[in-house]
Amino acid sequence: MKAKKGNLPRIQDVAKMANVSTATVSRALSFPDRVSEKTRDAVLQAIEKSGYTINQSARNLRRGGTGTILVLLPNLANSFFSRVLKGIETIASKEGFSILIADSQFPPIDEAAFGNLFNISRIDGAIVLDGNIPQSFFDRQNGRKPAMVFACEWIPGSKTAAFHIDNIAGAMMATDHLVALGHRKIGHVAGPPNNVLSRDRVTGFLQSLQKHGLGCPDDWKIQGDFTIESGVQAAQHWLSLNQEERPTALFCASDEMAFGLISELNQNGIKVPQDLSIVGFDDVEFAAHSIPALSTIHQPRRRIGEAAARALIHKIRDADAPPLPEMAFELELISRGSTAPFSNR
Amino acid sequence: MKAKKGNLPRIQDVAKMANVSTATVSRALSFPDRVSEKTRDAVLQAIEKSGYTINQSARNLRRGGTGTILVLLPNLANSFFSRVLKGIETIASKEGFSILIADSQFPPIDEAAFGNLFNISRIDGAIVLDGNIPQSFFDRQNGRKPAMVFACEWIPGSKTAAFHIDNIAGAMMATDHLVALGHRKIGHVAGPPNNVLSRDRVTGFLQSLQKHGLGCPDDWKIQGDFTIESGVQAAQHWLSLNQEERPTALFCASDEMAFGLISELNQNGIKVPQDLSIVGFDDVEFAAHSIPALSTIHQPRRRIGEAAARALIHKIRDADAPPLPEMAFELELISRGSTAPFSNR
DNA sequence: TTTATTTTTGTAATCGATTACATTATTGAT
DNA sequence: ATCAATAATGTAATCGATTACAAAAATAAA
Repeated sequence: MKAKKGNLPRIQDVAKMANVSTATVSRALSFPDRVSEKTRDAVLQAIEKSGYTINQSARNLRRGGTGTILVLLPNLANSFFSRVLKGIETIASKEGFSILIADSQFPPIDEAAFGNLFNISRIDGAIVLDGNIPQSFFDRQNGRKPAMVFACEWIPGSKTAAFHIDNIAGAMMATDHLVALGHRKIGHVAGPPNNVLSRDRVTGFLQSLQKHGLGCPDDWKIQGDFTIESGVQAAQHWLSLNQEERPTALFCASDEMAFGLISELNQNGIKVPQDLSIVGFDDVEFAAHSIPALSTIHQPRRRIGEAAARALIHKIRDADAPPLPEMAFELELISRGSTAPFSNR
Repeated sequence: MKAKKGNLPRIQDVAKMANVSTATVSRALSFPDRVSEKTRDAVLQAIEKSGYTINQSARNLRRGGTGTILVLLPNLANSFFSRVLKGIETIASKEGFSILIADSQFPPIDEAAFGNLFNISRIDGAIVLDGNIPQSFFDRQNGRKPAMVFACEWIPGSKTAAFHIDNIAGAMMATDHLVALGHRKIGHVAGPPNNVLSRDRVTGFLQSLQKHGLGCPDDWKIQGDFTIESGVQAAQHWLSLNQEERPTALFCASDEMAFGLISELNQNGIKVPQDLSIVGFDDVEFAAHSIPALSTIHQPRRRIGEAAARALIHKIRDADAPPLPEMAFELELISRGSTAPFSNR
C-alpha cells in the first residue's frame, strides 16, 4: 500500500485506495459535510493507511493563502515579548494558523530582508511589535500586501490598528505613586529616544510632575535603552550627582533597567528603597521575586497578544469587514518593596 | 505596467516585460551566472518596475522544499530559550532559512498538532529543544521526514544528533564548588523528574557528593520544575526542615528556581549567602544582576543554538553527508555573591 | 569559411491540491 | 410511478515557478 517511487503519498494515491476521485478526497478533508458518510469513512481510512499528509505548498498555491502569520519583534531575547507571543500563539493555534517569528533588530532588518518576509506568498498577515520599522518598507510593497496590526509598539501616524496600553497614563500612575509617597525630587530613566513607548512614558512622567507642581532638571532625566546594562549605567549617573541634589526617587521606563539600576546601586552601598525609591514598568515575571521586589506598572501582555492576534485573523479572513472594536487594556500599579515613603534621614 | 486583474505580478508578467521567457526569468533569479549580463539586467529592471516578488508556495511546490526550519521548544516564556533561539536565527537567516517557532507545552502538543507541524511539506527540518516529545510522534510519520536535530534537551537513546552541554559535569562543578567552600550538608533542588536535564544534574550532584564522601538524605532532595514558582516552594520546604539538620548549601538545577528560592527565603528573614549558599545552573542574563548576584554554571546557549542550526542545515542540504563533527560546549562555574564559605555561626 | 564546442534561451511538462462545472445518484412530492 | 429538487461525485483546468530537453546563438578551433 505504498505510494510509488518512494515518495510521499499524494491525494491521488488516497483517491485510488478509497476508490473515489481526488476531488472527493479533497472535499472529505476540507468540507466533511459535503461528502456522504460512507465515502468519508473510506477516505479517512485510506488516509490513515497510507500515512497521507497534505502538501501545504500545493494547497497554499492553489488557495492563495498560507495559514501563517508573522510576528516581528525587536528583540527575541527580551523576556518582555515572550508573554505577548504566548498570547498570540494561543489564538493563532486555536484558529489554525502557524506563527513565523522574526527578530527585527538582530540581525538588523533591511529592506530586502523585510520584503522577503513581509510577502503575501509567505504569510497571510503580520503582527508587528516594533515601531521603528521605516514606514517606507511597508509603502514600497506592490500588489496585495499581507494584513497587519501593531502590538505594544506602533508607528505614530500610521492608520494600521495598534494594540497597546496607554503609556502616558501608565507613566503618570507610576509617578503619582512616588509623589504620593512624599517624594519631591523625582528623576526618570528613559527608554531609547526614538521609541514611541519611551516618548509617551516621558510625557506621562512630566505631566504627573506638572500636575503636582514639580519640575525635573535635565540631569535627572537619564537616557537608557530598556536593557539591564543601561540600568547599570543609569546607576552610575545617579551616583555621580551631587549628594544633596539627587532625586530621592526614580521612575524607570522598564523593569529591566530598574533591575540593573538596583543591582548596581546595591554594589555601591545604596539601599533601595531606604536611600532611593524605584518604580519600574511592565511587571515582568521576575519583578515579584527580585530583592527588593519591584514596584511597577503591570501591563497585560498576554491579553495584548491575544487581542492583536484576534484582530489580525479577523482582517485576514475579511479584509473589508469592520475592524473589531478597540479595547482598552487596564493598567495597574503594583506596589512592592522598591518604593517607600520619603524620609529625611 | 500593472499585472492584469489587480493581482500580484507573476513571473509571466516579468518575462513579457523583459521580452524573455519565464525560464530565463527564473534562471536570472536562481542562477544569475547562467544568463547573459544583458538579459539579467533587463530582467532585474522588469522585476523592479513591476514590483514582482516570487510566489513562495509555487516555488516550494516545484522545488520540494520550503526554506523553513521549525524550532520546537518547551516554553516560549522561558528566557532560557531566547538566547538559543537567537543563535539559531543568526545561522538560519545567514543561510537563507526562515524559522517557524512552536511551543510544545502550551498548548500541549498532541500527535495531530505535531504531525501538522513536523511535516515535510511545511518545513525542511526541525530543531527540537524538548526531550519529552513521545518518540512515537516521530515514528508514526510516513514517507520522507524532515531533517532533525536536538538542542539542549534530547530523547535518551535516540540516534538523532543532539547539541547540549555535559549536564553531569556541570552539576559536579556546581557541587564541587560548594564542597570547596567547606559545606558538608548540601541539598539539591531538582528539575521535573521526567526531564533528561534534571536526571543528569541529579546524577552529577550525587557523583560529586560521593566523590567527597558525602551523602544526601531524601528530604534534602527537593522536587522542582525549573520555574521561579517551584523555587518559592523549595524555600518553604527548606524552612520546614529541622533547623539543626538543614543543608547549609543548595544546588539548584536552574537559575529560575534559585531566584524564587532566594526571594522567598529573603521574605522569611533568611540571608543568602550568610545563612545558606546557593548555586544555580544556566547563567541566564539576570544572574549577574540579582541581589545577591547568583553563582551558577554558565552554558553557552547561543553557541549551542548556532551549532544545532548549522548541523541541521548541513543535514537538510545533504541527508547522506557525514554529520558535522561533534563539538563540546565548555562550561564555566561563575562564582558570585550567592555562595560563601561555610561558617558555624 | 566551416565545423565543433560552449553558452544562452525557449518550449512545455511538472509539482499536488482545489474547485468550477458537469454528471449521476438519491430523495421527496405528487 | 414520474418528475423535480437536492445531494454526491467526477472531470479537468488551474494556481505560479522550475527544469529537462531542445533549439538557437555565440565563440573557438581548424
